[in-house]
Amino acid sequence: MVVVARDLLGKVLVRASGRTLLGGRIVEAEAYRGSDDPASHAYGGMTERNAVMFGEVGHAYVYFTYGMHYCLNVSAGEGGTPGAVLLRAVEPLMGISVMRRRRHVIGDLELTNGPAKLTLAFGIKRSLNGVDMTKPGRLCIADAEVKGNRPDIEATARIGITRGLDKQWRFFVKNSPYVSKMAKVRKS
DNA sequence: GTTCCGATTTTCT
DNA sequence: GAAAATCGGAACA
Repeated sequence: MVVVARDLLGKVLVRASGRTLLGGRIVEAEAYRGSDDPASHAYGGMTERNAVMFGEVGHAYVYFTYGMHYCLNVSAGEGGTPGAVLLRAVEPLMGISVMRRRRHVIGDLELTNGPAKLTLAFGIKRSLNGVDMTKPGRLCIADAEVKGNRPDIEATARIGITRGLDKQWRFFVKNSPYVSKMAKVRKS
């Protein structure tokens, strides 16, 4: 499942809302597991919220946190074990003007360089929780035509959590300007 | 330039 | 009742 997080980098997140099509290349993601990962929502058993992590692979797990933010995951459990991959940042490809309007920022670099930013830019809300992202629909993951160049991928500890810091399950494209910048500052 | 702190609500103990 | 997979603005150097 940690491997899945790595594989998701470079793929394209596609969001179809009404007649608007939004898309972005995934440049940053984190892996979360189950009972062996204290930082995971699935740690300690299934609840109403994290049920998607225990279900089928490739479904969207959207949750609300910090009173004002959504985060988007892709369920990626294997062999009946719970798991998910948190999408932390994407590189905007389609519908950039729509994202800019939603985010109220000028620079394209800041449209989607964070888990909550990307959900806002893509108009993701809890009604999308549980949708199958392997099939075309309101929300899905498209295979990217990685033009031969294997992106330079780096792994570090995950961000914004208080437990499981020893696991280096955060992956991002090293040379992309679209990854979240608070990464190094976020420590202690 | 970096570091700190508040907002706000869903979910779990 | 407390904590949380965050962000952005304010404060300080």
